[in-house]
Amino acid sequence: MNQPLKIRLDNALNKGSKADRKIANFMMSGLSELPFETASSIAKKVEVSEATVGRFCRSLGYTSFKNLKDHLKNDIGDHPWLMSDRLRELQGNEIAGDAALASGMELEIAGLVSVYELARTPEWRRAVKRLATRDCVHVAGFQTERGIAQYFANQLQYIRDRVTLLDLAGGNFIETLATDQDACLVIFEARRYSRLAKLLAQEARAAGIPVTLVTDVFCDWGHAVADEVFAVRTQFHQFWDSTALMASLSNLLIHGVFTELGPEVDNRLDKIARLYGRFTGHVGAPQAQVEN
Amino acid sequence: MNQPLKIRLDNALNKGSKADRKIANFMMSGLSELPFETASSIAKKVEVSEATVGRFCRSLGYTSFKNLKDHLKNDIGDHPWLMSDRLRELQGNEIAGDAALASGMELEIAGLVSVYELARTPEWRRAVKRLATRDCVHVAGFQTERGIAQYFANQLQYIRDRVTLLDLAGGNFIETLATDQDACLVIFEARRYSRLAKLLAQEARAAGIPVTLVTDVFCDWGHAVADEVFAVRTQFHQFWDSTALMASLSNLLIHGVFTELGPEVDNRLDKIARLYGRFTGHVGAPQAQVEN
DNA sequence: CTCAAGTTGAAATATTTCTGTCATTACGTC
DNA sequence: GACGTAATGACAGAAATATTTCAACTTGAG
Repeated sequence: MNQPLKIRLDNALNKGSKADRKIANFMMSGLSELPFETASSIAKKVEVSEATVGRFCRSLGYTSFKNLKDHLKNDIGDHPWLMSDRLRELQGNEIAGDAALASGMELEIAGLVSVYELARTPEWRRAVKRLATRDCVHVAGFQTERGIAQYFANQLQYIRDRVTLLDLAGGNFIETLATDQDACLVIFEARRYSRLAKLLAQEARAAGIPVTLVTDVFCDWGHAVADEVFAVRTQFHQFWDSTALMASLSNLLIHGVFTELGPEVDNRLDKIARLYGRFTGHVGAPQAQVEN
Repeated sequence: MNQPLKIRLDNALNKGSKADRKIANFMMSGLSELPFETASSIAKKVEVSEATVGRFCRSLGYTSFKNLKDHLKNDIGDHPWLMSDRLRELQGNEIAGDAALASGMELEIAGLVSVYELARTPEWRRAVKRLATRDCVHVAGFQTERGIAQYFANQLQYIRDRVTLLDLAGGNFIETLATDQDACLVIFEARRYSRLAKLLAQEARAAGIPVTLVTDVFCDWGHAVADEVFAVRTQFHQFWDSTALMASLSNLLIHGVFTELGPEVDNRLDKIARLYGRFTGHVGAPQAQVEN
């Protein structure tokens, strides 16, 4: 019941009727074109009726061709890997509320994959390089994203100097930005709190400070005022949008900067670890991971 | 007249009207999802009318949104929309660093699945119920987890009263805890900063305040001092541990509390939305999700 | 060959998506 | 502030896409 499209198609190829095999075959050979098709366009191409295409999709377990396309978007399908059993248990269990939970999880996983994809773009590399090399990094976040901003800033502070979390209560950030000529700015923002963030970005840009914006896909001004826009997905069937993936994105950024800085960072970590050991009673770098 | 979509969108970003920029921005931030959209689905998401989306496409030089999609098919060959393709690409690419990235992603996905599993345990339900019903909720987090704690607290404040983020700089939290008899406490913690968190948990327990602990899987004292322990995975082949999944866990908790509170919460959201609207210039609940 | 079961397409219907018109609103100019 | 232009959304109609119904067809067992 909850298999990836490909497996289902494979099944249909064997057990299905003539028309079913035609359709399955067509779909198999052009999975990546599928989003552009409609039930009727496929019907024409494989010379069956629209009705048959619809029926075929239903026989595969989807409610319609459109439904199939929707699943295609987030098909984490052929990865039995890590989760299959547990995931399937979640997915199979249609007790009230849990279905939404399970589909939300799929969406969030898809969103997480998107975040990792962002980490391979030229924009990402540019932002990482800048965060590693500029004299000074400002970080800002509003409302709930303030927490994420702090999370990011705190971690960045471990691996480099001169990271400041902007306090924007008053809205008087201009002077803060003006203090350093070789600064850059990272803003965490989600649509619902746009105004201040936009203002900040504009002023930073006016001051010649490059801006990296982490936001959701609904932000309608990002590309106009930021040097890089990293848009994460936020809708996971929860009662309001979740910006949790920004934290994952943060960690990936941090990791990137760490890699970029390379050995430079070691001294700093040691120093901090010593300072920090006094405070917590621990010794050693703060849980720096052993390379494996 | 024969430019790729991206260039045209960039153009629209500068020269276009407000609605045009909204649409352009949205398309920019998710080119690879575009084939799955329709004019009206986009219209809903960016909050313009369907007509405007149509007009926008025409202003870009296409005859319709559908026509735009058709061009997209050829335009961006390097944007596979199939999740599995994208995963494969990440995994197949063994350029230095990327292999680690891909395997890290798998681990993080597995970790995310674990988080969703936590949300189905009896402990989870118990914690959610408590967070919904107790008079007062304290939230605490240390070092980098302080940001996560703030993220959690901020969101919880939207849906219920009397949520406080403990400031633990001095370590004098005892009095704070003692002020209310019907309180509960949520601690975000990760191994490297254990001492204070443990102390806090102990004192809370001594004061009769139930403790919910969100930590990593290495925490060795949690079960002794907390009523519930939610352990998230943290090792994703990054140079140090990532507690990003705690943010996802936070959102799930929030969602749970919201569901538990049910209609009660609506008034509060409205009130806040109004307050908040004055601040940001927005109206309506803060991006409460429309059920679909 | 006959019948039953399953499969299919045509036509009708329902639904979704798109376009055109028009009144309203926003914006810049004077 | 008044004016004209441009932008926008609501609405309605048009087109497309999808679904249902039903009769015709195919297939295979007897």
